[in-house]
Amino acid sequence: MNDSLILSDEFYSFLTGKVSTAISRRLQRNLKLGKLNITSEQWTILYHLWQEEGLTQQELANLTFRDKPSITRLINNLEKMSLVIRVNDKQDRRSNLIYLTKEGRKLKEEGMKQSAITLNEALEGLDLEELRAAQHILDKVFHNIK
Amino acid sequence: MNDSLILSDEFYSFLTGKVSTAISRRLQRNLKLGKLNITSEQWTILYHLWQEEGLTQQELANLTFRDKPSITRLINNLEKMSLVIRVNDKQDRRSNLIYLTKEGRKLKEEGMKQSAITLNEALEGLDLEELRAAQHILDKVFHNIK
DNA sequence: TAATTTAGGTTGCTTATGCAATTAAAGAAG
DNA sequence: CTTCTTTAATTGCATAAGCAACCTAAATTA
Repeated sequence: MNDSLILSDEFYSFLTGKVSTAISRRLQRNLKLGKLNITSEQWTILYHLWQEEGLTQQELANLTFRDKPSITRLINNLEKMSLVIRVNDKQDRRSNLIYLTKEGRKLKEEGMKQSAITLNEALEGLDLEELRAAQHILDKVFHNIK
Repeated sequence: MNDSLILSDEFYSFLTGKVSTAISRRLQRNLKLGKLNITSEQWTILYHLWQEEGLTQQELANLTFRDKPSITRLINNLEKMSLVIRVNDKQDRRSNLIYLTKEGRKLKEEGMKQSAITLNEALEGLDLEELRAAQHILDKVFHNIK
């Protein structure tokens, strides 16, 4: 309690979204500059599929820290855009396994490039030591309230 | 570039929203526990008005790092809930000055209490030194890309 | 094996966000 | 003054999120 009072207002507003909003907007902008017609939220889904296909919607929900309805709708849109397909799991018919289409796979290179650019822009001028410290703290905060 | 590659995936997903999403959800939950029927986004507007009334929508946009249409709609909803009122500025008739209603002022105590609880939950177990470091880094990141 | 509980997804409803285009007022330039 | 530009706010359109309720399939257990 006492500690928190000593912190500036800024800290709370950073924690509650200024930084992440700024990053999302920048990523969105960079995706557009790279001619990628996807939202930053769609990017987070594609990112995980670029690492590993055949994830269930529940797995994507856990990985992206979203709820199930959000994933349903993101997948709906990505499916409409012909970037992913749902394949019903024969082993567990409740699950959908999500796969990339050829279209979806083609976006990987540019998508990863633009996110790397975004991260570089965000972290410019910060040294590794600091970043590790920040990550450690965000990690603790996340575990406190997730 | 090299620095960022050394960081774990987690860092990027923290930066892009896991932490702030978790905090918003927790704040939302705590507001509900405190019988406050407002969203966490509405809270951020009220928070600034609790500090100072008569802000313009543009000022609220800057303070909360949102665009003007977002503010227009947040104020619409808060006005419908009879928590704030728009007063047309006589000096500059383009602007609306936003004031709290009695209702809106009454929420201050519980609203501030629940946000303090949320912050304490989030920052539990972290020492002041660490928090200052984290704030410093988030500040730099924000200025890099805002 | 029937009954109950749990888990994966979807749908409905409400709120919020981003971007582009628009209106109206204020300020600046001629 | 009158035109041009900037600024504050609004509207339209599309996407996304949270929560609760629901459906169906799987797992548990009685």
